[in-house]
Amino acid sequence: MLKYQQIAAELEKYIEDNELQQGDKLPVLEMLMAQFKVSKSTITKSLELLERKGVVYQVRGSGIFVRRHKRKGYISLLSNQGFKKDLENASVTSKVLDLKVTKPTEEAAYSLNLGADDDVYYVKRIRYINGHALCVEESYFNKAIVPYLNREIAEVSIFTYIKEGLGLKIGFSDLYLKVDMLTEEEADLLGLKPGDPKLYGESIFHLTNGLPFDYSKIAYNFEEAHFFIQANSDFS
Amino acid sequence: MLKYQQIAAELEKYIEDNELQQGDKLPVLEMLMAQFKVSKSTITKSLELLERKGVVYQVRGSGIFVRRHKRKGYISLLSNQGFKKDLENASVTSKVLDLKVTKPTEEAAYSLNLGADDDVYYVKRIRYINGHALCVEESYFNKAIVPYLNREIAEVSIFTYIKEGLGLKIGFSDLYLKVDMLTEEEADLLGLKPGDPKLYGESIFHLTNGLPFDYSKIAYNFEEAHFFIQANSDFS
DNA sequence: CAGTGGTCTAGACCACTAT
DNA sequence: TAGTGGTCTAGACCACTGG
Repeated sequence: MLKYQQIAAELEKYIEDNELQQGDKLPVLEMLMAQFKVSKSTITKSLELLERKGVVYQVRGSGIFVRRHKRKGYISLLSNQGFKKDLENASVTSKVLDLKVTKPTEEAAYSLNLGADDDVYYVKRIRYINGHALCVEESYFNKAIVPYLNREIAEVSIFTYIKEGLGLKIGFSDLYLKVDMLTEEEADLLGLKPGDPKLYGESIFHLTNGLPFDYSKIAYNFEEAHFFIQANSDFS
Repeated sequence: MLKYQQIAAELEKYIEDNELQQGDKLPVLEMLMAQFKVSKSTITKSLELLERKGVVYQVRGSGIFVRRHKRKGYISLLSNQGFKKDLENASVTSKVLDLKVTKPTEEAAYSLNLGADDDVYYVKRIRYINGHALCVEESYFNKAIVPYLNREIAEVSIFTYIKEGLGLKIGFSDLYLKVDMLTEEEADLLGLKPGDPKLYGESIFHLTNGLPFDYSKIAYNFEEAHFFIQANSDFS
């Protein structure tokens, strides 16, 4: 693990363990440099990471402060690795409805830069959070990148398998969101009524080298799906 | 303007002007250093900015590549400054339904760290995009920070006024999202039916010094509200 | 193994905040 | 005006990609 990641992790743990609140001040840069025995740039880089993560904010001439949002139980739309991490005390489970090797739909081929004859893994799941149906998800994985999948993996975490089992590195994702009404099938699977509202998302995940490997369509249960985003304005 | 921001802006413009596509390669770091006559760290910082913005991705050992998402007309949930910037060819207008100085509601006071007796500006608007009703927005501004507002400002852009008129610096925001059904009043204002789906968001905007100054509740027209998020996994 | 991006350092200087 | 974070440099060294 890199120094700046290590330091960021330790600072985050320190904030967590001491239950620091919004606006609480952290030690000044010089102190942190001395404490961790690294140069200023390294500390700066750690703090940038924490800033982007929404953990701290820095005020020039004043100090480094803890940032805390005020609500619990919301799923972060930025974490990019499924939503397991955000809901510490929540158990996420999955029921696999379908899993097969097939040819991509037109939209899947387009999103994954594939031809109509390339193979993909198609996975359809219901995902539960603390026993409540959270969403219905249909995923297409480029088989050239993800050569093997099974129900056991899909029941736990496909992304963990991709990272740890296959040793692939996930780089970035595009997520498209809109609101719509549940189809009959989705309503049935989620235990809701057709015509009820849903959050509908399509996402494309890429490896660090830019190759898209996963195209997914997700319909969220409107009663369970609460999201949050922490944004910074340094590039707006 | 800082060097690294300037360089980032120029690179982005270059990509735009030359209509570079997903995966197109940019000059290597050494070239960029020479071209802009700055040190490696400065170029690196520019590219980090563009990476977070979703404009490029960098692959160690390989190069710097253009990142392009595949859909147009989606509103970025990260831009943090209203949605004007994302929709280049779209005109955003507002109809002010109410604007007054008043006392905060309980939730507004909580979100803005105010007491029940502090003054806030309350603004209620319908926002249109190319003539279509996009959302109904209710905002509360801490009057101690935003001492003056009028209908003329609210019809154009409150955020532009806050930044340019008042010289305040917007730092970061928390955005909470869920899906729900339109109330009768909202449906009426948006030209939809009660019970139709809506994306419902609450946001809290902070200055760079951490003070919250705006708490807003927004109900989006489900037919018009299409969003996207570009995420990176360097902190997941 | 050559090419390319990433990390880290040490230090100069700048810009903002608070008193 | 002292304290604090931000920018920028020059350069050493590391880690990954791809022929």
